[in-house]
Formats: sequence, C-alpha cells, structure tokens
Amino acid sequence: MGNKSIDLCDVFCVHHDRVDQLKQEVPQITGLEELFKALSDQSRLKIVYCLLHGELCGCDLAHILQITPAAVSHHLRILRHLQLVKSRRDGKLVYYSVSDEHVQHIISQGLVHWQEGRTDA
Amino acid sequence: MGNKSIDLCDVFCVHHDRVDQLKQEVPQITGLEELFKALSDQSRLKIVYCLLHGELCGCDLAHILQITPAAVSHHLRILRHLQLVKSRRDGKLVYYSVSDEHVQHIISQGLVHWQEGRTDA
DNA sequence: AATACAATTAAACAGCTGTTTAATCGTAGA
DNA sequence: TCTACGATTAAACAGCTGTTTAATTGTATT
Repeated sequence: MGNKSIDLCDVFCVHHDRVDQLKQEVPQITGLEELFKALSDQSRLKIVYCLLHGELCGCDLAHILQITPAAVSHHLRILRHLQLVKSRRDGKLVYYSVSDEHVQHIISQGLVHWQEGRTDA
Repeated sequence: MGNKSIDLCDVFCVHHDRVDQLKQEVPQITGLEELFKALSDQSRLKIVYCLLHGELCGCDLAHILQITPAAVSHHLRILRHLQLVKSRRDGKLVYYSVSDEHVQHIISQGLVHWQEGRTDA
C-alpha cells in the first residue's frame, strides 16, 4: 500500500467546482472506514450477529465460530475498541454484548441491501 | 489465514441451547461481510461518499482522492460488483453514481455511530 | 496454597489487499 | 486512418490481517 504523492494528468476533467469542493470536504470522513473494517471480517460479523440476540461468553463464541478462544479474544478487542461491543466479568467468565442500538441498525441496513442483491440473482 | 478444523476445549461452556441454535443460524449471513469489506477502505468509502452528492467521472475521482486512475478503476470494479455503484458511458468519459438509496442508509447509520463515538471523547 | 479453567497477550506466518507502472481497449476528433 | 485521452487490465510488490500455538493473567474451588 504505497503512499507517494502523485502528479495526476495535469488537466482537471469535467467538474472543476465540485472536485475542488469535495477535495476539501472528503477528509472529514477519514476514520469512518475503521468502523466498516471492523465488520468486514466473517468471524467478527458473526460475533456481532450472535450478540444481537443477547450476551454470550467467549467460550460460547469460540464454539459457535469454530475458532480458538485466542482468535475470539483478538476480534473482541477490535470490536470493543470501536465501541461496537462491551463486556462484563462474572466470575471466571466474561460476557460480551452489543454496545448500543446503532449496531443493530448498521447490520440491518447491510442485510437489507445484501439480501436484495441475493433475490435479484 | 489458516483454516484448519479445530477441536475446541471438549466441554461446552454455558449456554448449550443457544450455542447449538446459533451454530445452525449463523452461516446464513456468510457473505454479508463482503458488503462491509467494500466500504472498509478509505479510498472506496470516499468514492461512495462523493457519489452520494451526484455522479462523477473517473478522472474527477482520481483528482479528489489523489490516486491514479488505475487505482480508482480497481476500486470501482469492486463497488460495482457489490452493486453499490453503477456506471454509464458518455463519449470518452464514464460516469459513476450510487446504485440505490440503501447505500445512503448504510453510510448514514455508520456516520451516526462513528460521530457519536467522536463526541464522547 | 494449589489446581483448574476461561481469557488475554505475544510471536510467527500464510494469505490477502491497495497501490503503482506499463500495456491495452474504447471513443471521438483531425 | 491516425492521434489523443480516459478507462481498464495485468503484473508486481510492500504492508496488513486473521489464525494458531504457547505463555501468562485472573478468578474460583478444593
């Protein structure tokens, strides 16, 4: 993922004004991609999906996803960092749950678009 | 990203019933992660954001994002494949735009959660 | 204290991904 | 037909990511 600065074809194309404005405006959403990146992995997405139905402990999740507890822990750290998931300890177990209702909305909107694409095919 | 099948700690943890049910249910969303993966890159997310405000040609996008037209083309192929973006040719130019209103909703929900996290800090 | 077990962390590694460069395709104008 | 230029594709490569194994931490029970 190189990151040099580039001299692009010296001529602006068509929409000078909009290009200039968007060039200023677009850095405002820098960082938002992290949120979607957190949901872009099959294991993490399934974890969130499971937690939408109620809290679960790490060992349960490992069984459901058929991956090691270490991998689950790694994913949960990412999800917690993005404030998509929260945790509480109960004895030896740690229970995980979805942070707020936004998470449900994001997944729902994704499902709507995705399932529509499926039925079209 | 190894993918061996794993014998997990032979004992089920806490919620046998829910684990069994989710183990059956969770494969249904296999593939949904591709949608979020398409939005998990800064360049692609910015492309979609720009197109929410109206159609643009590839050269405009290259200028806005400061990457080569080849990179833009590569990203647009991914976005088109996920039916997030559509294209139309007009002479030498190809104009890109957002496929449907779902895309707006997905980005909006993401922004709501993301900006809330920002203001909390 | 000592043991057991879930959770976390660190290290290592294979596979994936975003970018550039260079070559090719498609369309329009001279 | 030739030229120009935007768009696309292919190849190559550096950096990132998800997984496992092994070691460590935290908590409860004996």
